Amino acid sequence: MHWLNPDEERAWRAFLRVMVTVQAGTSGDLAAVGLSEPDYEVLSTLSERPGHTSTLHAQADKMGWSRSRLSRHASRMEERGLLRRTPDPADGRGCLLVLTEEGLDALTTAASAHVESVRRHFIDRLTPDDLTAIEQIARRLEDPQADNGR
Amino acid sequence: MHWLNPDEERAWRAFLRVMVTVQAGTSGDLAAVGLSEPDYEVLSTLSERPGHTSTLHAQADKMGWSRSRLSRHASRMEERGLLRRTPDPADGRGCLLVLTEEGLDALTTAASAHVESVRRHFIDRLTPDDLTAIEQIARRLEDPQADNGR
DNA sequence: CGGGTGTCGTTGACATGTAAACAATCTACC
DNA sequence: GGTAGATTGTTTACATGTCAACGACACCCG
Repeated sequence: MHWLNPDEERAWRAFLRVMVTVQAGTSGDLAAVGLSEPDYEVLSTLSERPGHTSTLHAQADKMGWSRSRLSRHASRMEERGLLRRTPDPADGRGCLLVLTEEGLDALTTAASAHVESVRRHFIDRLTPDDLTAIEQIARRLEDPQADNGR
Repeated sequence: MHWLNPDEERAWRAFLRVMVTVQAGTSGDLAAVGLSEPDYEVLSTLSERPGHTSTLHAQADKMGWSRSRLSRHASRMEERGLLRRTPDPADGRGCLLVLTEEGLDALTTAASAHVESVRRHFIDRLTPDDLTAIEQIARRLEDPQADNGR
């Protein structure tokens, strides 16, 4: 068995802590404007669609969520008036998720607070070199080939 | 309002994706040996205590969990035989969490699989420079002072 | 056309987290 | 010593996610 050496151990632990810290920061700031991170994710990806509309299935796909999860979350957001369900004219099984006025307003408000939050907790604390390093690290960690040789 | 420029945007999105990807990788591998990440966290931090024992409150503190969460999780782990509750001789309100033989075995088995998993999903994909960069980035992101001047 | 097969969104059963309230107990201070 | 206030672990109520099963519909192919 090949354990982690001290450098590796520190880097791994640092990585774990950072995930928790940054997540807590941005999600706390979003909560202050009345949205959860999943809420924000739904609103912002939906707002990027033509007509602020998408099939539940397509939307779930784009966000990497299960249809089940999005269906439940959409119901909660519908109750809050952030979006609406409409029957899909192109597919009798499907439904369309449509952003409401209220949902768009909520997003607009939240967006600027969120960008500020991301700056405060993340961007502004890092140098341009750090940002470049993060992209490189991400490329390596996401490479689907990289875990072949074992 | 000061939006993110393209470099910043890419770095932020990369960071978000990486959190999901690595988390999914290691937690999937842990599941294959019958533990969740929270399970592993409890087992490993508890095993570091003298006598493999700690009060619920101290343990929760050390892990950054609420007592409520740990109480619930400990109950589930107790049902599975991974740990045991004992009245705390030093505090009539409290209880001690004690790792069982079975819990220690589970940890021992899981630990080597987990290290291998961390290597495969994280360490082995990165250069020593990347690891150093991660530590530096973590220091900056965790600095409690850094969000003062705004 | 007309079935077999697959996909869509929803739902039931459950797992796991949070926040707040609670009883039991400790602690500090007079 | 005795009491006011904290702290401990649990619990209740709820929020949110998973997985599997489901009915309704679409689609392909003979």
